[in-house]
Amino acid sequence: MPATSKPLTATAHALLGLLALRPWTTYELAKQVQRSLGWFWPRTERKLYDEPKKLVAAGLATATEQHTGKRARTVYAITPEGRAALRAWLDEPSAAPALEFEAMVKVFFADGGTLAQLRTTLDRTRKASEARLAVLEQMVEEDQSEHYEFAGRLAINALALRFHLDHERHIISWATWARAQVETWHSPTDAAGWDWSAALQAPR
Amino acid sequence: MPATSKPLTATAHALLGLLALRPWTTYELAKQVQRSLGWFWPRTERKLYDEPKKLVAAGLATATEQHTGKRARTVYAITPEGRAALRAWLDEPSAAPALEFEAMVKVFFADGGTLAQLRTTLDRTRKASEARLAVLEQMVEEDQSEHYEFAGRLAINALALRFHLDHERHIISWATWARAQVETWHSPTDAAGWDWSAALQAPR
DNA sequence: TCTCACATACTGCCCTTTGCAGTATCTGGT
DNA sequence: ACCAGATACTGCAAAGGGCAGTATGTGAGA
Repeated sequence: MPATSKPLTATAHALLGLLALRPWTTYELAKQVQRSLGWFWPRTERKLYDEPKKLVAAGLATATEQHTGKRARTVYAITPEGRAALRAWLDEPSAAPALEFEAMVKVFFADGGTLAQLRTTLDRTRKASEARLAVLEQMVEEDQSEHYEFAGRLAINALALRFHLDHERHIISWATWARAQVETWHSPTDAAGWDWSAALQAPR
Repeated sequence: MPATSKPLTATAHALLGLLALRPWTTYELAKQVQRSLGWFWPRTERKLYDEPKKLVAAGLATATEQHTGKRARTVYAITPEGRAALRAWLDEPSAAPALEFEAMVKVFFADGGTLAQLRTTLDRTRKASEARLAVLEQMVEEDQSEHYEFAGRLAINALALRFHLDHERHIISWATWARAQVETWHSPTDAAGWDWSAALQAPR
């Protein structure tokens, strides 16, 4: 086991976290990431096929080849060194949360286009967020139904889920509010006496 | 001007949006992105030196070399084609907002470590978010003071600013709430009878 | 006047990550 | 028997991040 080469990325540690729960095939890992981890650490499926190999190279996981007929698949499992690395990583300070919000870029540069475009952007933002909220609420129901695979994790799972539910609700309520504000505007640069200053005051 | 090569990225269009306001040197662009755009479209300074070159290659911007003594600098300005491209982009559907929240990964895998680690992660999250909120509130004050460079943009600026103020407030209030919840836990997997189910119900 | 910190103005390099296309095999339903 | 959809990957090009390195300009204080 190579003692130290380069510090692993947060992505590597995130996968280590999943492997700490149980062994997974890469395909399962990809599905699981999409379902849970993806809400706060989104990564493409492609990445999830490369990353575990690095964990194995670092001695933090093992890879076992299995077969379904003549189709091979790789099952990854965490090692004691992997658990130690995960535990150590939990002490590290985290990067600040980063939000990529393309629709907000379009709102911010709305003066490069029309009021109709701004309104459409806000409407689409609300609708898309409502769809994601529905998915999250489905997950709440699934947690409620007894047979959840990782019963001991229901509490910490609830902490995270709670954040994301409110996060989507916040986007929806902002988009709804903003849509109402721009209703009376004359153009993206002429808010027709709208009190933007007051809009920045009320904390709720 | 090459009619169409490849569709430009959201990053390219975001810079086009800034150039639509006025010409900028790359250095100014980098500072401005850090101040405003960076909150919802974070990009490293490095990228901002490469990207405008592509805009010039696509005929959407012009580059003018200037000199301060013997030190050169490049000033970028938008072209009519650039304004048209920006206008057209405002019609496109946007990618879903993506949140990268490393601290949440640590919360989610808290059962790989200790309760003390979980508490520390939550405390740090709250403190860091409070610091960012203070920066945003400073920006509100600056907007309030008359001499803002882009007076016509105050309204759309307020829409965006309002979102981010509440976004940080949401993180702070979540971290504070979660910290209080874990106070009575026995371990990351033993919530000592804590009602995680109820925690997922109350919409506020 | 000199100096030194800080601001301005970039480039190179390597790694991470994305997006998309391509190649197989296996399973279940009609 | 067929076929859609799930499983299980790899290759490649481009976007993006992090960090080090190289200059020059400016202003404040000694």
